[in-house]
Amino acid sequence: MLKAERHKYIMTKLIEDQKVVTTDLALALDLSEDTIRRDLNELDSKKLLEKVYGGAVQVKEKSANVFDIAITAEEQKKQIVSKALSLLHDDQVIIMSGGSTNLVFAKLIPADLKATIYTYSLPIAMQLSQHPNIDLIFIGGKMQKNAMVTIGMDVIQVVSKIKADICFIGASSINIKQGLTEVGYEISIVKKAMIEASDRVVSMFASNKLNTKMPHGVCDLTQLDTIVTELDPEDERLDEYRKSGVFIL
Amino acid sequence: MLKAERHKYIMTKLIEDQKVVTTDLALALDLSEDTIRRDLNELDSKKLLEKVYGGAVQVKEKSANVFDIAITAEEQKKQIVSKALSLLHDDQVIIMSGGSTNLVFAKLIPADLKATIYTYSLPIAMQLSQHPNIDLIFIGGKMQKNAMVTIGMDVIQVVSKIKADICFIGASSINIKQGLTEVGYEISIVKKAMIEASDRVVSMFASNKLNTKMPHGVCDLTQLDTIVTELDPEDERLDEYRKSGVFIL
DNA sequence: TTATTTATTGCATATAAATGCATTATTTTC
DNA sequence: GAAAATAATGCATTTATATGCAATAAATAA
Repeated sequence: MLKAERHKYIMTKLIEDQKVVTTDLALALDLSEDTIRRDLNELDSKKLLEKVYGGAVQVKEKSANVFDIAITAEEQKKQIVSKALSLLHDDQVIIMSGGSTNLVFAKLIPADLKATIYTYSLPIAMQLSQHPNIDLIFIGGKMQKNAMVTIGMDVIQVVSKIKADICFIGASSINIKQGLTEVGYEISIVKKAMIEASDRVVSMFASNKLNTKMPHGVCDLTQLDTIVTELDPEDERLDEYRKSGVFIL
Repeated sequence: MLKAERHKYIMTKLIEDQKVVTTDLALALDLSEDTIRRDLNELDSKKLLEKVYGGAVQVKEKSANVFDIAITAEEQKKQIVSKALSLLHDDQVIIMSGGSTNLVFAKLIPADLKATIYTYSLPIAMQLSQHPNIDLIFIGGKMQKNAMVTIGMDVIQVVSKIKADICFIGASSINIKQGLTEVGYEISIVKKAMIEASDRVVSMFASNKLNTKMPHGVCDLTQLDTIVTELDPEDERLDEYRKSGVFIL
């Protein structure tokens, strides 16, 4: 009996019974339990089933819920963005780009802050729509699906008319020479417009983004007012950035 | 019996009865209470339930998550909106208003439909952003927070320039004399613009919205092309609506 | 074809997990 | 506060798993 046949048998059996037991399969297929276990491990690593002690069960369906956004290293991001909370004041006009760091930031904005926030990120807008005192303006346009942000001329047009006190820009990559750079061209354009429209430009990111580069330039370091990472502002990895004149929080 | 099965049993039982009792489970599953306790502790540490003295109870709703939108009577809504799926065709330009019925509709749009959809509802945009073949355009503006939709002149301006094949309008209330009516003035204006912009106007709602009234008029029945409820199209409760010439699905 | 490599399988062994029991600690109830 | 119920802990036993090894089968190269 070929391995492929066995795997098929196992998967059929699994659907039938919601589970398979190693010893039963060994008996039914007249093979050693070792082989069955190896099969189960293989199927498990292909995510076709879930190996458990004594056998295997069906993979529980991935919540399939569009609305729960996974944030990697959320704790680290909380640590970063909480430093930036001091930059917020009542009556500011704020622009926020997308990105999970900014999303974490949005969650932590104090409930009593009264401000106007422009954003073009769906998750951030969802988050801020729960905020009692924020005037929230969503910048419409064509959706870029994976990032859940709007892009394109519509966005640029709106952004370029805003007179903002401060903007928070997520960063794909940053380095000394090229400054902020982005994976996508469209996003880079929008961010340029954001910077143009804001008195103060803040970028928050984890230190692993330092000294990396993406294809599309956004701005050089001199155009950034403040950067925020999880590092101590005096950390030597930030030395060169400090020299460039950007304020490090 | 595999541990995974047991855990599943326990969780099912927990949902059924709101609680589980260690001794009962031990009896039902023919295992020592020790094992049950170990199971409960394990599930507790995974935050799937809360261990208490003598057994376990359901973990209290966190629901602090902005992103899980509660949809009441989701099954009924699925039933309604699935009737309307036949109205969808490739290459249509579609406008969708907000509302949980439309959200359910968005979830059910077939993955292979190629169309352009305009919406001003955050949850609907989130949902559709998962769709591989939909060109999605979000209509920006000031957010009305509780409804998670944009409103105002910005929205009207964009909507009035769309040439749509079909629009799907959620309904607060509908009756024979006043037609569609809305709670909020702003929303009513936006819906008027949607109707103006669309060749075909569809409204989906549960039958309990029939013969009710809200302060702000949207349109009369003659402007609606199709209405969809959970009722049989021949149901007598729809008699008067049928006479008005609207198509009932 | 033959020689060589690569996969598959079963077995032996060491390790790990699960379970129940006895004992002790803790919590609840009265 | 005392009695009863429930939990936690260590330990022994059973069962399942991983791993290296050898035998065999299958695929590949020469």
